[in-house]
Amino acid sequence: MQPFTERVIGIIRSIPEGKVMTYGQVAAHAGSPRAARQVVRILHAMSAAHKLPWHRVVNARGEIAIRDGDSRTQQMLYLSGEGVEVGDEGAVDLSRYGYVPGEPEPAEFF
DNA sequence: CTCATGACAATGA
DNA sequence: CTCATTGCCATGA
Repeated sequence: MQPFTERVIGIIRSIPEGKVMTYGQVAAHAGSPRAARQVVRILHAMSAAHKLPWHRVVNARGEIAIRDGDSRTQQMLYLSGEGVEVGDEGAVDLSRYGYVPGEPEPAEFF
């Protein structure tokens, strides 16, 4: 199987609850920092088959990438249900919920 | 090989 | 804000 797809799938599967990753990060960890589009494709194509938490994958700004459709609302609901604060525009705080593989949880902020 | 497709990213108007 | 453009790259026909 293509390392790319599997890699991406594995990475996405490893995203813990209450955390989100950007397409660029996933692509970078998969081996191609500029392959954010492929991440998108893979997600769309394999999310159902592989039960991927696609809702934990957002665009570079930490916002929901979907422009329109039920999926957008679903993603917001999923995230909020996992403890992620989602804004009205589907924006999350990457500095708080951004998942960085290998990095431990940051200490208390205050 | 080419061509088309993307739930993107960055930039510019 | 939206829209257009360009860059980017894997995947499938």
